[in-house]
Amino acid sequence: MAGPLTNLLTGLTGRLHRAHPLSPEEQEKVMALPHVVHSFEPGAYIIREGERARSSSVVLKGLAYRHKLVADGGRQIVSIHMATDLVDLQSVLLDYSDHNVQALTRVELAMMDREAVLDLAFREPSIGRALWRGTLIEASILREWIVNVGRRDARSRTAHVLCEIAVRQEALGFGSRDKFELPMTQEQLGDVLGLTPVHVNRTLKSLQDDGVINRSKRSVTIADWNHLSSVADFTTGYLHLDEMPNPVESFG
Amino acid sequence: MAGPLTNLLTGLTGRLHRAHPLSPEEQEKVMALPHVVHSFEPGAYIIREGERARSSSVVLKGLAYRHKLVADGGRQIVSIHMATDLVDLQSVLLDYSDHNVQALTRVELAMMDREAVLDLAFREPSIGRALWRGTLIEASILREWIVNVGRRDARSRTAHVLCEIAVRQEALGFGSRDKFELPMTQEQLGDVLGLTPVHVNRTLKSLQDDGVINRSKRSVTIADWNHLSSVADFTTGYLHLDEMPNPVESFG
DNA sequence: CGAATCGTTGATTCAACTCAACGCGAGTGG
DNA sequence: CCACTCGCGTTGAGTTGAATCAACGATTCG
Repeated sequence: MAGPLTNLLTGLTGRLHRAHPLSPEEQEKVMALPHVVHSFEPGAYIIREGERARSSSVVLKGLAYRHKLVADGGRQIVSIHMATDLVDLQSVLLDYSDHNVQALTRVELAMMDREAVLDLAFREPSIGRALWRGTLIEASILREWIVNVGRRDARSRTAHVLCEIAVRQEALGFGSRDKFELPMTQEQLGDVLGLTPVHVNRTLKSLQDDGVINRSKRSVTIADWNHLSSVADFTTGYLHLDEMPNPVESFG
Repeated sequence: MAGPLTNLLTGLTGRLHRAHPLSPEEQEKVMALPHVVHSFEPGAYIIREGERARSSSVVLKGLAYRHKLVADGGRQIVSIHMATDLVDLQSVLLDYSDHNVQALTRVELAMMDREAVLDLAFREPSIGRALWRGTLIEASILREWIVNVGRRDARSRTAHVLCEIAVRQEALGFGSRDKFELPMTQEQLGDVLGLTPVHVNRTLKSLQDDGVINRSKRSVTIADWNHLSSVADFTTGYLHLDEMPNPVESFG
């Protein structure tokens, strides 16, 4: 039961392998990273702003998000993380967290010692490249989010976030972009979008009334992808998926 | 005239040294990176979205900025770069640029071969750490910008950008945070802030009328730092300057 | 069943946008 | 040397997209 394909870090390994090809030996070394699995209930804080972080975590199951608070009590979510994402790789080289990380759903993390990750990154350049590349892609997504909240109106902005989540889930091999679970309240979506929950509601309703999406409970189906992505002004370039062509290929 | 302290990459070397201490030998290796100096007139494009980039550049003089365009013709500036900043380190590991980089003032860049940078990063782990750390700090700044455009009103948002620029210039050893040059038009500032130029004008004027800042031409003096930073909801944590204590220390 | 949380809708307000005009300084050319 | 232009900054008046305030449904859960 302890073969490589059942290792808890298989997801991370595959993710890194797609970022930069790893030899079987390198893959073994990633999977051999010492880690502890920890589970968080929805809403639980994984890291708080200002805290010292001593570990780096991969999402195994569930969703987590990062956010910052502003003076007037407002909150802005700055990223959403799904399985195989590294939620606090930055703590490998930055001592104090500049933001909060919180569980969106019940989430399971494999928490790895930051020194071990850092050592491996520089002992095995392919692994280092893969990790670094991941942080660069994350920065690219952050740039797109700035554009999204800075220069798109509520309709386009909301559509854009739906497109991104759909494509990222698909790229990770979790089904198709046409249907996905979005286990966020409209208030949380508002904190992603820089909008009030009331306006999120109206915007989603308007997209639904126009036949672009359908919602039931917390699941979204995209009725007309072309329409949605054109409303969203969405293209996949910033996700840098192009060199990650086989989302579900085996790699052992 | 070719001693280490007159090398064009001295600025970069010092910057990396402050990010992660480098031995004199390591510093020599950074300065020995092959590079060509290129100068760009204000408004000239350094990289365009979708382009393949084959080099990584350090700013030697002047200012550059990164931006993306949206469907309706709008533009969002996602970062501003000053001397010693790496403007396209991402191209070391990502093939296609996901954004544009443009000269704000006349700017001089030292353009280094991306393979040489990558090799050095993994041959000398201290240099690799310093570079990687830089990309992580950049990501932290991007997160703060998302918060800024997403959840702060025009007054606070504008004040925040002024604070950031003031502190970054000071941290790089270019004078004090109380007075600095801001060679941007109000239209460009609007593209940083996600506001129209007209509203930028009114917002700056209101800060000036309240005695918080003074402007003349393109230079800004901060009359009341405490007031400005409190309006801005600004703290320096996200810049991760704490481990960069001596902005002008010698390091050769 | 009651309580709590989340989603929905309407009425009103307000921050920022749009449209439009004018001022001002720097450069240019007759 | 002045007149003209051009880009940028400034200001006013009116509009609008999103926020606010408030109420009411729907769903889940103990």
